[in-house]
Amino acid sequence: MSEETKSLNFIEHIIEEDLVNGLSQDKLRFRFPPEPNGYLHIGHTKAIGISFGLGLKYNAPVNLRFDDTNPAKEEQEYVDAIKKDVAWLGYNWENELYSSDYFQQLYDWAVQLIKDGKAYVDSQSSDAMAEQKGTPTQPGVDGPYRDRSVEENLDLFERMKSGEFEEGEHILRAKIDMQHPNMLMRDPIMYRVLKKHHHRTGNYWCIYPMYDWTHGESDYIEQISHSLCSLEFKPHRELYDWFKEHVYNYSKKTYPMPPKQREFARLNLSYTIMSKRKLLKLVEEGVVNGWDDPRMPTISGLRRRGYTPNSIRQFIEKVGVAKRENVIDVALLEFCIREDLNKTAPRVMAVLDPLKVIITNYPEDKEEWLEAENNQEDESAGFRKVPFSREIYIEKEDFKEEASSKFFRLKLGGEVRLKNAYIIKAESVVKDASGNITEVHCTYSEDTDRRIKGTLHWVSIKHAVKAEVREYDRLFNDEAPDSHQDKDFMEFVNPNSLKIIEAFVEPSLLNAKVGEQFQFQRLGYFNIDDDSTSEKIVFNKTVGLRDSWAKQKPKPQQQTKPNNNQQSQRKAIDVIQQLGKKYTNLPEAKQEKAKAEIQELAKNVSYEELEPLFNTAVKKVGTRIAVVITLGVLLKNGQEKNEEIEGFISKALEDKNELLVSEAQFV
RNA sequence: UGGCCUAUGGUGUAACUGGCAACACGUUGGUUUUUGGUACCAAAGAGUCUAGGUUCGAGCCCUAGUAGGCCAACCA
Repeated sequence: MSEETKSLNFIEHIIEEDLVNGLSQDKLRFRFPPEPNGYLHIGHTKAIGISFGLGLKYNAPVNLRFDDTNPAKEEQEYVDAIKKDVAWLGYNWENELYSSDYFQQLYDWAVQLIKDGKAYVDSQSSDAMAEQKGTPTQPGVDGPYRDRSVEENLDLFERMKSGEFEEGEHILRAKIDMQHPNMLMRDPIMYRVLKKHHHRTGNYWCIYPMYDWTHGESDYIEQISHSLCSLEFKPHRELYDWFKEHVYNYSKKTYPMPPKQREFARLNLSYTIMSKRKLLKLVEEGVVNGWDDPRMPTISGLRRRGYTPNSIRQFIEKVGVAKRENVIDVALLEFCIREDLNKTAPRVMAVLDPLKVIITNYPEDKEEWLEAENNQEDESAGFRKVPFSREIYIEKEDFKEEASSKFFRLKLGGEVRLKNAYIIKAESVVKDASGNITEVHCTYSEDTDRRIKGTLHWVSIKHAVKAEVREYDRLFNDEAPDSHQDKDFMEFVNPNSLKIIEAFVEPSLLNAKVGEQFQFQRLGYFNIDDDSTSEKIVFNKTVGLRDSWAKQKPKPQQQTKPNNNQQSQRKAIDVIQQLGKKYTNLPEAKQEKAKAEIQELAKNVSYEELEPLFNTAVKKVGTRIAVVITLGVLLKNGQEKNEEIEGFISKALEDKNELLVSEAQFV
């Protein structure tokens, strides 16, 4: 029982502190409050993971509450999709709830606020109200209806409710402070007239409550202890608390616990976007084939792509929770799905880019069913049979006529192991008129116990099953496509994000069902898409295997160039600073070397460049040493001592660090 | 003419009451391997945005800057 003392995130710290301060653990209660107006994406998963994760950690209930206060945008379809996604992720909610369940209670409280002079009916146009509201930098002014009598307000509000007025004629506002520095406190709207059919309350209501009024009080009614949301709601907290405190006075007996809102930074993923509006645009413009297109960062898209609930939950745990803007490397998500599938996905063989291999010494009519291990990571996975015959396909890139010894694959005269089968040797090639290799002729050997460096996957041509493979690349070519002020995110759409391949797979896959996941050996993880039919199997590539061979080639070109550029562009003084930074950590021999380097670089440094560094923080001893060394060179080359130099040297001589002192003594 | 939030390796997150800046991904090298996968081992990479201050000692406390983000829907 290694009780790992895992470090807590800031929300867990807050909860722990509340617990220490007397909050009973059985009072802990959380909620996930989506608006049913669209599909959930990976960003929502963070919010889901935080609240449901806390529920699991503290054994506390978590409600799924639909924030359905805007009948113009919300639909049952989205409710169903959201429930499906949350359940698929593996979370169990305590209660399925709706803000609309609280409309009556909310209304009653609103009436009480009116009676207490804390809310009033405004009857201006939205333009007029917007004008009075001011701007973030300018205070607002009071509107003409702000001091209506309680009786008039009550009457108007009652008539708003009963449908006497049209949309836009009247609204109910909280009476707070039009000059408040927080714009949300400038008499926020609580109710508007909306003569729309609501997916749950039908046509009963002609007025609907706004988010700020509804959300906090829904938390309160459900006695949520910690109401967690993303950072952009931070300014709302002040209003959340205002409403909460007033309503608490009316209902503290029924609802004793006022909830606490806390905010965390939302998730951003590199090479994709997270805005519902922009995701919708991709769907509408046909850039992708719907919300569940495997390239989409939606939960439904990831599910179709082959991501598992477990992998996504792992991912959310790894990204952590904090309050600063972040962009998570999509490589982390890929790591999580590989880690999961590595343990669970059966291995099979498939060739995506075939090259015909004829094994000349293998009898023409012979076929063998060889035993293959399904998953070496999972002993219970067992074995299956794969057919072998004289003619097989291998991957085109697994053969070269000539190659260096670093190429572990098949080359003329070379040997390679066929996974689960024999060792073959390439004897000759057949080419077409334009010189492309069309066949490789090999001989095989049944002695398979020898040590052979390379192992290839293959499929027997005679037994191969044709399948469609959809290979995906990132949807955008830019790391943060919607973070450019001057460019629209659509400019970064990757035109080659989908590649459709006609592949050959081993016959055992004929029995596979939609959704099943496999590792195509040496290639990656693939799952069977919903589009599969009895005639045609369609695979999605979930993610490739890590490929340290593919990495080797482009590297030398890509790396040397920028390096050269950097070095030629970098100023000597910058390099000196960097060397200085590490100076004190170096062993003596290397210090000598670094010192020589600094002295060399110092020849190209002007006094003007050096002087600012005299102010280097005392604790950055290494940098100061480098500065002393550089200064020594400048002095030797004719720089005259001045006040600044004297001051710097004498300060160095007084330092605790012996190295610095001894260097300073030289100059 | 504002208010609020944030700042730690390339990325993300830690560091309890102030005490050797840690973990994960990524990168590089190695061992094992019938997947150039996995597993395992190792390395490089941060004086914690800047400048002051308090302290024996500051990523953490104080002051002043700088940079980035959020706030003007009858949306949530």
